[in-house]
Amino acid sequence: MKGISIKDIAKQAGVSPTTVSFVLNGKAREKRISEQVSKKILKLAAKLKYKPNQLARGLRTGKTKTIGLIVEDIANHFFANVAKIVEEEADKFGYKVLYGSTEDNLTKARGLLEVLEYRQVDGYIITPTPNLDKEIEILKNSRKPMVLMDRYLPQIPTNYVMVNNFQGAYDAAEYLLNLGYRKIAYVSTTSEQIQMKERINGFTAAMKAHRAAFPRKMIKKIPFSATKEEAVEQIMEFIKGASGLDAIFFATNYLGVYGIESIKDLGLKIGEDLALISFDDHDLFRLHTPGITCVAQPIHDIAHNLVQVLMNELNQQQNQINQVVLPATLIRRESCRKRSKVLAE
Amino acid sequence: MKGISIKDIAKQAGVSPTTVSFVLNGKAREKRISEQVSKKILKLAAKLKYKPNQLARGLRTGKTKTIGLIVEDIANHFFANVAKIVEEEADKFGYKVLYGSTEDNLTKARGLLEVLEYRQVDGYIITPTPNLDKEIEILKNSRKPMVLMDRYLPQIPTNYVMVNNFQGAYDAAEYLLNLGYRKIAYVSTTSEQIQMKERINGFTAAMKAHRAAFPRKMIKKIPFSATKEEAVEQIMEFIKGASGLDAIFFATNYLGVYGIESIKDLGLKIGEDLALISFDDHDLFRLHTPGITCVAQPIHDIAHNLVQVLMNELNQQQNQINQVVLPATLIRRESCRKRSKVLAE
DNA sequence: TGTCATTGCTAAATCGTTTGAGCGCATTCG
DNA sequence: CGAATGCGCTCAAACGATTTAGCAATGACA
Repeated sequence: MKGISIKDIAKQAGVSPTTVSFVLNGKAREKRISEQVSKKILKLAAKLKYKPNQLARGLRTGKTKTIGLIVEDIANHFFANVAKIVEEEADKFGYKVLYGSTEDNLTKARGLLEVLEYRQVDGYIITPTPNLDKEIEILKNSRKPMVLMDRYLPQIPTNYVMVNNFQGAYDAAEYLLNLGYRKIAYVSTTSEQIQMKERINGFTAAMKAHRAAFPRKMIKKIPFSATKEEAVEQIMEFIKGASGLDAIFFATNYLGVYGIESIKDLGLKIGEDLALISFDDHDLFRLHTPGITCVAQPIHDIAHNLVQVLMNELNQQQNQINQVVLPATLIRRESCRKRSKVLAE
Repeated sequence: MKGISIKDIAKQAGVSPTTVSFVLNGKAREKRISEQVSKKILKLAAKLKYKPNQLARGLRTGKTKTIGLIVEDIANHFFANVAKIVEEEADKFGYKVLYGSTEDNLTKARGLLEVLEYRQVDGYIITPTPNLDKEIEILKNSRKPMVLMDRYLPQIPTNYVMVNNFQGAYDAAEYLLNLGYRKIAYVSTTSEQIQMKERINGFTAAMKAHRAAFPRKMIKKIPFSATKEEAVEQIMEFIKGASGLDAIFFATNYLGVYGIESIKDLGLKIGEDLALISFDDHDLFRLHTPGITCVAQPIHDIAHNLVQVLMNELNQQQNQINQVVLPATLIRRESCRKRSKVLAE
């Protein structure tokens, strides 16, 4: 019924458990175990389908070969895709993934960290919530392998892997300007998190570089807590109030989705009456008619790098900090067009 | 640096580790530990922030408080959402979740099962791939707590939690007929899996019950391996070839998505020229204009029941089999309308 | 012949927890 | 008074692996 252990192999092979352990861990040479004995053990192990008990091994070695993945919401397109690749990549190194969603809620994040510690995960991939600084600091000081994703904490130097938010937003703004749009609005959340700051900074920088007007009133912030209906309502009001608006940038994909709805509800045509561009790709953007132009995150690269950085930390005790910033890609679809009229003016 | 153990508490409290263990496991009464000692230990544990080492505990008890979740694709909307709720529900019982995606690939599924066994998970939630029968049988015979999702293996009586595919498809067909549609097509995959069979059976049953014509040529199967472009192309050809078609049912959400594209590419208007209804909800269906009518799975209920059934198995050795079939819900949107013209004929 | 190195393996401790058996003492019963 | 019972706790084994220290046998060498 229960699994076979190293002892069973030892008994059948007529050697000690120690010898079996050495052979099975590839230390036969090093530990001077004879070829004959080695082969016999290997054969037996294969025959009996021996699987080392990870608990026992972990207890002794202090390693569980498990990493904790803390995301904002595993049901979200971006995080779900990252989770998938992270699992695949971790698997290549023999690691398994325990996951959890914070909902961007500090208390939930703390709970997850506690449980993961409790479970002795070897390393962490964390999407920090606001005010998680203290916990991250503790983790860092206890030298736990860790890498942040999607955002980082400016006060604490840590490993992280992120998209280049500044560049992504910069490119979007520049793209709109090159197409001839002039009255451009920026819709964001009230969140003060670093990735949001960098997006607006990038956007502003592009506007400035092109000497385009970008007054405060062209920036609209929607509270994170707003329901879909409230958000759509607020965006509609904003658009109505902004006379002459010809393009609008949404700082996250869910805002972009609300934006689509708002513009439709106003009876305006996306791409004709009003250009739309959003940060983050989304199924909907791809399949919508017209397609929605967006700034896409390199999901595969992000996940790949997350695991890579974590494995570096796990395998050597290098104290070097890895901060990977990956380029965002502008995906051109039909929601932004060349404004020949304006250019001709 | 390393965590504090039961021994540390014992030492500080001046008692044996055994006593500490009893108290911390709530067996103080049962094991006749005095109030004083109990309190002292509890206080110390709290003060030292003692966290039992799950590895050691697991090694001793044979329980890891971990469940394995095998889905088809964690990045898929349906599975990602199930994964989220499963995590939340499992957490309530003190369980953590290890996940993996099969891509509906037998070899990958086998690999996942092996790794999860290796990791001594206490129970399994499995989305079986085709031909996984043998492995499921083995798991069942070894009395591992297990529950299948999304589909089941008709040859092997096991626990499962599923949506009522028959009823969902039946309702969809009936709805279309009631709206006045008559020439209705069914687009599915070539997959022979049970959930697909039940959908077409339900659909066919409704057509028969209403004495509606439903010839073979109104059924189109798209190979699972087809790329998006190939699938769209095939669907377009099919629609062009089916003269007088007035409604079309897609048996999965990704087919529905392809369907939207196909219909658009043909220059037809969804809901006006051709009604569309799909199995499974999708962000896109909700946000599309017109909204796409669909048969939605009760994701929350499914996940909740999965965990519930698994916990039953884990906590008692009842041999009773739990097979939960949950109702699908028809979500009416604008892609199907009342066909007054036809009704007036 | 005695010393020393090498070879090929093993004994036993260890990781942190749980748990069945049991110990010493005080009280109660016959 | 001796035996039985209850109380409050402890001993030590066990889970299954890893790892340090070391042992017996053999051969080389002076």
